[in-house]
Amino acid sequence: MDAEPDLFKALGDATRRTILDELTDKDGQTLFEICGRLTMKHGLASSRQAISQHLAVLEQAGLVHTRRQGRYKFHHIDTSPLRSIVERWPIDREEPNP
Amino acid sequence: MDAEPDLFKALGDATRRTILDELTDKDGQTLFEICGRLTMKHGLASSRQAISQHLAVLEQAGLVHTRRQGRYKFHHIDTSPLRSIVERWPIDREEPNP
DNA sequence: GTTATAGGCAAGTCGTCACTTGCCTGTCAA
DNA sequence: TTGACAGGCAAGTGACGACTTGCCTATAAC
Repeated sequence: MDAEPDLFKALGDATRRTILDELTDKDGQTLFEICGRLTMKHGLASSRQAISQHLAVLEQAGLVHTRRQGRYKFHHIDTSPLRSIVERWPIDREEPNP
Repeated sequence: MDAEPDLFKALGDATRRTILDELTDKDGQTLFEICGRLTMKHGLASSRQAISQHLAVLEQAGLVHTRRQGRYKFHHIDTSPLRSIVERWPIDREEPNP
């Protein structure tokens, strides 16, 4: 019914937010590719299982969609659920020079 | 340095999100006023101390600013920290009729 | 077929967080 | 100044979540 709890839970973890950063940088990565990038670029020594569980949470929140192809599973980011946030609590428009 | 962890932590709790809803509906409420509204409109039987701690988390995230006046403390919502979310992961524009 | 690769499942551990409980401070009215 | 009202502080508890560990399935290369 309401997927927003999953959305905010997904965004609540720093590693998951970094995963979203990496998928923003390069969409459609596999699990191992993401693991490698997190280790290289962010110094995160997370295990494969940990990242796999993070991706499951992101997928349940609708922020990541997956596509199987042979033994590979590609992960694609989908930022559209974020729209519900700014729709729920409207952000005042900045007025630099009125 | 980086206030975003506090931001996402603040948004991670359902009661805190409901508090933001209430402040969106009526800004500048006191602690007891918020407690009453949560009980009445949302059936949340949260104690005063629990709500007080929630407001402290929201304030630390920059989502709520407070203003003391005598023995009252008014709480004001500030949605501008939410902008960093949509700036970090840009939301694709919806194309209804291209 | 055998081996390596890409990923999945499930139980267990440990830390964090929401909430309670109890007591304290400060403001205003009588 | 005494009482009621608005809010704060701090220790303790219980549950959820991140991560590990160990083993299992499936696809592809040799």
